[in-house]
Amino acid sequence: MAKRMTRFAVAVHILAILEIHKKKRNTSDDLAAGIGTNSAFIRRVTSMLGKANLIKGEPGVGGNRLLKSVEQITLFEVFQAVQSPKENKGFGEFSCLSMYELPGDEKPESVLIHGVLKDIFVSVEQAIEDELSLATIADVVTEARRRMSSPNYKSKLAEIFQFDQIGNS
Amino acid sequence: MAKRMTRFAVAVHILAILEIHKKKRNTSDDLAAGIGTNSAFIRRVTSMLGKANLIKGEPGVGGNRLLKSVEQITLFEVFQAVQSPKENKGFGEFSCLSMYELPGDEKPESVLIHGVLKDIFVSVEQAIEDELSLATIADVVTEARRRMSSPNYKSKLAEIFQFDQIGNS
DNA sequence: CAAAGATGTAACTTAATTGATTACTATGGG
DNA sequence: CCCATAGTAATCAATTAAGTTACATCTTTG
Repeated sequence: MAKRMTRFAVAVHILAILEIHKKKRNTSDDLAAGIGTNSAFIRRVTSMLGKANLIKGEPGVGGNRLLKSVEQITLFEVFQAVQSPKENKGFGEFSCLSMYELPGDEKPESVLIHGVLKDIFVSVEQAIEDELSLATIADVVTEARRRMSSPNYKSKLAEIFQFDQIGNS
Repeated sequence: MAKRMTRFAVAVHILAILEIHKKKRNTSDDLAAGIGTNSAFIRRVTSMLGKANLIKGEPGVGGNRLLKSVEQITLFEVFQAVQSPKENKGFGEFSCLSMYELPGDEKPESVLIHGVLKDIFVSVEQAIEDELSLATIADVVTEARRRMSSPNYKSKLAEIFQFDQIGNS
């Protein structure tokens, strides 16, 4: 249990499924079964995506649907949507890395190095943002479909599942 | 307590101090006092840096010294040195983001999306690696020294410490 | 040789994060 | 009305990271 920050990956998966199965209802139970988690966690993620105006859940009737076309949803938008509320440490939008906190009676050189480090962290976060802004959910779906129709799809799939392929020629 | 992953920032700070004060002994107590943590944690970090052949501690005599010139130590090397041993999830060198794990009886489409996501994570990790490979410890020290000698250094320092500057003209 | 002071390291504790679990309310269709 | 489902909150459990304590080992020094 409790692996770190799977929300982003789960969120992208959800959005891709909503596009691929846009005709279906896609309840949180459906999504949970496909991804391998529980429906309450799915609802927590869809709730965050809903607050970012990316999707809309349908209470009563059930299911979730996209509010924007997948070409317009970058992975960075998704990333931001599922961040912890106070992930802003004061020097950047979010952070995988974390700064230490100076004690308060430190030497000036400590403050200077600390400041330089904060700026480095901002640049790393910018690099992540740039990379995640390059692709959209549409790209994810397109690539998944491409792999699906690839001639060696079945053998790749078998490899992933670690089936024994000897003798299957 | 227990902020997440401050080891990298602390490691860079340590290496910068070792360069700036290369004439001093730089015991773990000295370093801990300047950074605002405890000496046991410092020793845990210096131990990791030692295993990466970046520094060498001196048992008995005390202190730590650099084994390479700071121009040759990139921030990515430092980053790798302080990673948790089994931070390799199988799809990249390290990871800030984490993949979920498929249950095993999932639909092919789940496997495909999961695979696309893994590749995206690799590209994000590559972007982080590239960004961290751009700068060395020497750059950090140089920038800190530049700020130290900057004419408005004192006012900036005061700003950081949140001193009341009104009336100080 | 013994004392002092430091590193290296291990065990344990504490704090924080995150997903899992459970439970409840509200909503809308049959 | 009844039922399935979204939305949400509270609680639990697992994991991780830093703090704390302790101790063996290694040099220098008296």
